[in-house]
Amino acid sequence: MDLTERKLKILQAVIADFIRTAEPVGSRTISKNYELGSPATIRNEMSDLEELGYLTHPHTSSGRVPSEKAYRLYVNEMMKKTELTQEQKDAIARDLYSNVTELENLIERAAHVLSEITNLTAFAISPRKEQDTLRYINLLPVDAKTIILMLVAESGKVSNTAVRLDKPASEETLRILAKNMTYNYSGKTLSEALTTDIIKTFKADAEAMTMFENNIAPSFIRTLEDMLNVNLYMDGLTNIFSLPEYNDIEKARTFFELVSRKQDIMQKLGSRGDGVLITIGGENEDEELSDCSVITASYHVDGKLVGKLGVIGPTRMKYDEVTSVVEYLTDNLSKAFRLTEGEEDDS
Amino acid sequence: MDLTERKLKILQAVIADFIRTAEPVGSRTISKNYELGSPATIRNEMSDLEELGYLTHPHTSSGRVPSEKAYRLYVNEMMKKTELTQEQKDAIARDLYSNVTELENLIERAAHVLSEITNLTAFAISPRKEQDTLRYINLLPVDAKTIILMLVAESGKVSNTAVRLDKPASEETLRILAKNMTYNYSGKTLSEALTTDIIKTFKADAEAMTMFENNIAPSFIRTLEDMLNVNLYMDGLTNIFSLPEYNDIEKARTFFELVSRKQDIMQKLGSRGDGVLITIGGENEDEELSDCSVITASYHVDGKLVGKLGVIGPTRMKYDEVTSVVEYLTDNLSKAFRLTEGEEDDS
DNA sequence: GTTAGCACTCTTACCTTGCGAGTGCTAACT
DNA sequence: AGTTAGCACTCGCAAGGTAAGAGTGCTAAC
Repeated sequence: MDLTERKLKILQAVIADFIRTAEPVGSRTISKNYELGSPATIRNEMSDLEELGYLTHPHTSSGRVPSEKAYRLYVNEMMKKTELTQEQKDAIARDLYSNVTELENLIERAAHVLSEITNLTAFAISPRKEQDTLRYINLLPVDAKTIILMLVAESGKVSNTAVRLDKPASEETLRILAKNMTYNYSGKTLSEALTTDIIKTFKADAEAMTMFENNIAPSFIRTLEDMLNVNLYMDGLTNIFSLPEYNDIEKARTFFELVSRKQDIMQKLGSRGDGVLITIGGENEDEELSDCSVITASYHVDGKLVGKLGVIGPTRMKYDEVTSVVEYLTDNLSKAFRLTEGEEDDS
Repeated sequence: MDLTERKLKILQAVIADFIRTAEPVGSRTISKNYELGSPATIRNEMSDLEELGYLTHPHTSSGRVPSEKAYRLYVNEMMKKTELTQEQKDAIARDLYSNVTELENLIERAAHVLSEITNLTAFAISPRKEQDTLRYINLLPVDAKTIILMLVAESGKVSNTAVRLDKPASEETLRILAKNMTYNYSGKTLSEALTTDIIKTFKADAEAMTMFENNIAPSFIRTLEDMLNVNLYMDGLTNIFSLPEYNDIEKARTFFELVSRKQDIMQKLGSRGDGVLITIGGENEDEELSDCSVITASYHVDGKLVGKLGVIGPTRMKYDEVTSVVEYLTDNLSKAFRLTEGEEDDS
């Protein structure tokens, strides 16, 4: 059923007020602040909206509170994207790029900025590296029985470990090994490399094979896994203490227990779809998130690797504002990664 | 003034009871559970103990609570170190070493185990690397205008970054550069390296100098700082919600805000003395920690580098138990690091 | 020096009460 | 038919009052 224009306006007013104050909104308040008719009229309309499932009543005698259905309608139809002003954009960019040396660092920074602006709990996860391929493998002698295993990926990421050997290895052996490994692994994605067995390619050189098998392979696998690893950055956790909905110690506890299970969070958020995605309360598959809203957006590295950032907060959140910021930040990240992947500019 | 034996026993009883229950302890309770006389007698003694500053009174009509002075006395004189049983030790060791691949990982794991056992907020910080020296510097070509800068420290730690160059560099230039850098930096501590200027050593090779100055030096400095960096791992943050002293939302908030300033925490805890160190309430120089107790202990790497781990909790904590666990864990870490630094064992 | 007894204090839980905000309904108005 | 004023009613919340319980401090007897 289509809502009349006035019903829509009233609904919007209730939502706006409730998002601002966290208090149930009464008919008088709406009547005073908006030109939508007398309290009695508003009451009648509100009653209808309640019947339609857009508003609820905490108790008979208190004002109305928007339902999830209302938020959904708001997000889909009524919310006007608040384009950030140039000053806001500049301020964000300044914050984002200040103090940043490594790209990984930029991701962390994005979470920080996001939480500062939205006053919510923000997170950012680094790109999933499944698509990244190996370019280059190197073995460097350090001392007689220590070498360094070094993997260079197409994306530019470098990872290494010190490996201790059973017995000294000649430079020649190391050279052969590295050459063989590079030959066999380069061009393969990290995950493919994990499942590729190259032992058989050593038939010419028993010594190299033994060394690979006994000393290098374990470190190699570990390093690959490390490169694949996705990092989660969270910031603004304590912001929830400012929210009236978390004034209850049990609520706060539940929230903190949820977000401290980083593995879970990473999986839940990482598996969300691309683009800006808003899930409201019960729309979250996760029981534990059923009274939160989550807004995420994805950024891209090299057009393939995908990372995410977003916020977790109460269903009462400034959807418009948060959406704009999240979008602007992911745009910036994507741009930053494109710059360094390809040609560097001279700024 | 010396306390009589009975006063000591009563004090100990009050402390034990209060640590267990978090409730002010009355004279009847003590009288019933310990053979120390009638309630009235206990009351008189308690009154004396209060005058001496060992006990306080939340209100006229409630039981006694130990003062910080009492905890200090308890920790110094009365607490008997509870040696862990072999089973406990085994269980801890099993937990500690499960799932550990890298040493850095072991530190994180130690914080986890510590928080699980003590039900407090635990932390561990990786060793300060001030004493670590550079062994070896390498520059590896990746493609025409990308190289990898790689630093190897005496401790075995390896760190690297991809460096983009203004213009292509010949292998020869890179070789000269790497050789020169190694010659000038090896043997220097990381901090010394940061303050050493080697530009002048390039007088023979203008090209190498320019490249070092324009492209490599910034990355070099960044990488050094990264190697120096100490990591902080915290675990069991949500444990504080189980403590009655943090049932107040403001208390919880303050605590979380404190521990989320990781830089501060790192500095405060990192600068503590060696060995097992217990600071109680106001003994903490930090205002914000003035109603917490902190127990830390240090572990050693290679006899020089020092890392720390410990717990933060209310002044009412099981000092004996926590001390034992903290000690056992640092012993284990020191041992683990000794093993891998020197000769590997074959387990 | 130790203990029993007792008055007193203070906290806590519980109940009552009154107020304010807000609703729902009815009836009058446009 | 839609809108509005009026009014009784509901409910949550804060304030005040009371009773119970735990514990102390003091006095006097053992």
